[in-house]
Amino acid sequence: MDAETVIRALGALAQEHRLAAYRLLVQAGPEGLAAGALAEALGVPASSMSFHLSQLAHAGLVQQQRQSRSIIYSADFAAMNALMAYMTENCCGGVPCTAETGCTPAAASPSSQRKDVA
Amino acid sequence: MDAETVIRALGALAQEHRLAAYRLLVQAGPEGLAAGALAEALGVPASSMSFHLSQLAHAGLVQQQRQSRSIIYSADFAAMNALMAYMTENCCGGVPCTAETGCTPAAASPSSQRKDVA
DNA sequence: TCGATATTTCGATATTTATCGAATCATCGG
DNA sequence: CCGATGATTCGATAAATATCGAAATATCGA
Repeated sequence: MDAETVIRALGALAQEHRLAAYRLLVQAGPEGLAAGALAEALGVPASSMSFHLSQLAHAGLVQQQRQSRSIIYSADFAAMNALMAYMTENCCGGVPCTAETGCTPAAASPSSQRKDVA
Repeated sequence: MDAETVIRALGALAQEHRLAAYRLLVQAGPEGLAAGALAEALGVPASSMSFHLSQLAHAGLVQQQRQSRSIIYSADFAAMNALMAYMTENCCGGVPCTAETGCTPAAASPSSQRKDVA
């Protein structure tokens, strides 16, 4: 995952309506939700919601799939995992990373810590 | 952690120079790095770097502490942990959350899953 | 095919954000 | 106290983003 992709993903989530939409999709799970359902749930005009959903999709955070007249959006969990791994990558430069620093609890996902060691 | 805080944090990280600076701080660990060192490392004017660092600080992602003439910045790992927990909170609405959905690996931190259900 | 429904695209506008030099503030060494 | 160093604040300007109605694009049911 390169920096540009990460920035696009973070930027996509850094907006009231998009963050709320994404969280609804996370909670909805694989089933997903229709664009209209999201718009209504958030009290946002359809055209605005569409704009936001396209941002999330372009960032790879959600997937879309047409189902009759509706377009169902669902969260892409792999993208979020990759995002989190990127943020904490090589935490503390490979040093012990004691509980005191706070970077062990949940941040340092197993997939981090491993790259190089310094 | 409320939505507004999360948005501020995500927005703070969704920028080339700030993301780079934050990652340098994550890798630097508790020792941290001086504002000037970051500016030089990223090839950004001091005033611009200062602007970006204040954004990160205001978002609670980094801490600052004066050391003689320099101001040392360091990453606040707890904030990142909280951020990640928020994103995957109540993943899949409490349903099994099978490996197939991809939300188990590292995303669903132990602290999620718990709030309400559905 | 026609009308209704679901969503997206377009265009115009308002807001927010990023950039950087110059000026200011704080600290140190002598 | 003074000059030098490290950092931030202040302007002004440029660029990116959010908003929303109207129009366009699919899909369905009859």
